[in-house]
Amino acid sequence: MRKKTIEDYVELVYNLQKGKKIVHTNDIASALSINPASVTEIFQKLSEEGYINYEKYIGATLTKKGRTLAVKTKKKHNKITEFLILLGVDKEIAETDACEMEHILHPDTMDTIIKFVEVIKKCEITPFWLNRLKEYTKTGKLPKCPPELYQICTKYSKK
Amino acid sequence: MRKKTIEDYVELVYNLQKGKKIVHTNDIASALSINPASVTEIFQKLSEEGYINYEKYIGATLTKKGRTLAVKTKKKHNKITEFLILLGVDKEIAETDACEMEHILHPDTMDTIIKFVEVIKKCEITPFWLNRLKEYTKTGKLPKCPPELYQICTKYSKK
DNA sequence: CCAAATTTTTAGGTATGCCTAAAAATATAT
DNA sequence: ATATATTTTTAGGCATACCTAAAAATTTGG
Repeated sequence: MRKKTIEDYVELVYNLQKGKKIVHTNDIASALSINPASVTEIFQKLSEEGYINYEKYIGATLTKKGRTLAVKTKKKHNKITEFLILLGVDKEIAETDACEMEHILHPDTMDTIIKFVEVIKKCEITPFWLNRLKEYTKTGKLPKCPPELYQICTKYSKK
Repeated sequence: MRKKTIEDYVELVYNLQKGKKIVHTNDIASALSINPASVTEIFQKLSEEGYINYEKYIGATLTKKGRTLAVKTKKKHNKITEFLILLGVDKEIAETDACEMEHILHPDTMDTIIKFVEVIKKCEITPFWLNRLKEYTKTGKLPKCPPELYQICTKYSKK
């Protein structure tokens, strides 16, 4: 398994903190199937670096810095998931791949993906286009583009 | 830096082996800016697991198993790069992001990306569509879709 | 062909991220 | 209220992926 990043932990603390005030060692340990003792070490590190307020035997809460990072990370995560689902990737797989991708993508790539999703959602001809992608993914065949459509597209592309 | 995988090393050996018979410890060491001693350890591991033929003080060549993995990995790499460039990501950034993505993407996601690239390249209206994406990425504005085009698309989508 | 320079390996060290076992603190139940 | 159960921490261990220094093998130049 990939080494977990600070982002991973902060995001997890954020998710677990929903509705509760404090996240306990054990919450993280069982969420990740690791030993509570390891979480103690992680908490100590996150605390040193200013992402959480941590008190021995009590638990942890995100600092402002931690919450900011968590929210940013979650946003990336959601955008990537949405992107992959739009392309036709299965929801669950999109979710796990997004979880990996969010850590590695260059900000420019991230921006491109965000724009892509927006255009997909705004552009009127996208549904047609996506249908063709699905069709091709399923059958391996791409139906011929209606000639009148092709004509219009080339006309407008030249502008 | 992310932990390097067997795929990384095998792909690198493959690239360095181009035109030479044998890859030396030092080739890898300087390519990755790590110590030659570390490469010795890596070679020992790769050899144990059957990816390279390795002889002390001589160097390494890929086995059939190693070459197969290298080619497969390179193909993934190239497809992802192509995909990102199509979306509008800068060539260099596409390259480095692809290098990370190739290790983590689920095979289904990989397939989807491959199909996507194929459709992008085959579908006659794609250039029009991509123009709009570029336009939107640059200006933040999406020009209104010509009504006649919209009509045709919705007509054909319903089929 | 052999001495010097270069390359590669060996041996041992460091940092990290996890582990287990046991000690310490906290929570619960009668 | 205190004994018992639970949770958390401490202390020490293991594996891995890198490192450095020095030994060993190979290559090169006169």
